[in-house]
Amino acid sequence: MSDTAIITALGALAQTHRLAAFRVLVQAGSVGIAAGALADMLGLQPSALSFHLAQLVGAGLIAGRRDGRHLLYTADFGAMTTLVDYLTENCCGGVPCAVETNIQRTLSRT
Amino acid sequence: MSDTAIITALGALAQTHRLAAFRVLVQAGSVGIAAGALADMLGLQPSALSFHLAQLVGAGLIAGRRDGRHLLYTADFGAMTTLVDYLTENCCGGVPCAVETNIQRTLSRT
DNA sequence: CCATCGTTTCAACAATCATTGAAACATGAG
DNA sequence: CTCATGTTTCAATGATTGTTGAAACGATGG
Repeated sequence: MSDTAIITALGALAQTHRLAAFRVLVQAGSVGIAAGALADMLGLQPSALSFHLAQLVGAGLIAGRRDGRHLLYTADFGAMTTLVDYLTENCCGGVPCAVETNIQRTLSRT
Repeated sequence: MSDTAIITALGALAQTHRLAAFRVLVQAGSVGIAAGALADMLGLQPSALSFHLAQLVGAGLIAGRRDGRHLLYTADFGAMTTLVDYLTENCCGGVPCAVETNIQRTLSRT
C-alpha cells in the first residue's frame, strides 16, 4: 500500500457516514450488506450512500459484489490491517513499546 | 474518544503533509522536533506547517511545548492507539480473528 | 417484452480545506 | 532597550468535498 493509498484510505474513513458504514460492514463480516439496507440503517439517500461507498471501494477498504438485484458490500480486513500497521510503523523509534491494541488483547485471551 | 474525535483524527491524518509530519514525530519519540526543523524536513513554508500542526494538535494526535525560542512537537501515542482500537473494534464480528498488527509482532519477539 | 425494484451516475450548488504572503507575537542575545 | 530569530495568525484565493434530485442502468418477475 503506497503512501497515497494510505492517504486515500484515511480520507475515506474521515467522514461521518463513511466511517459509520465501514464499521457496520466490519462488524457484519464476510456475508456483507446490501446498499439499500445500509442506506436505511444510516438514514442516507441512496445516491448519497452510493457516493460514499464508491469512495470506500476506491480506497480499497470495502468491495461490492452483485447478488441478484442487490449489491452486497463487505469490508476488506487486509486493507484495514495495512492501514493500522502503517500508522504504528516504527512506533516509539523501533523500541518495543507499551502500546497495546484491542486486537492484541482479544488474541491474548486464549 | 468520541465518534467526532475519531473523525477529526482521521481527517487530520488524511493529508500528505500532516501524515508525513505525524510519522516523523512518531519515530522521533518523546524528545520531539522543533517546528522549524520539521518545516525543513518536509519542505514546507513555516506558515503552512503551522497550519497543519495546529490541526494535528486540535485532533489530539500531537502536542507542542516551548523550549526557549523553539516549539517542540511530540506525537501522542495514546491517541494513536485509541484510533487504531476504534477501527478494529468488533473486528470480524467479535470473533478472535487472524488480523495481526505490527505492534503485536514486535511484542511477540520476546 | 414490459413494468418495477435496487442501485448508480450526473450536474449543480454550498461548504470545507490547503496554500500563500504579509503582518504580528514571543523569546533570547547584545 | 533594541534587534534578530522562530513561530503563529490572518485574509484572500483556488481546489476539493458533500448533498441533492433527476435521470439512467441492470436484473428480475409477470
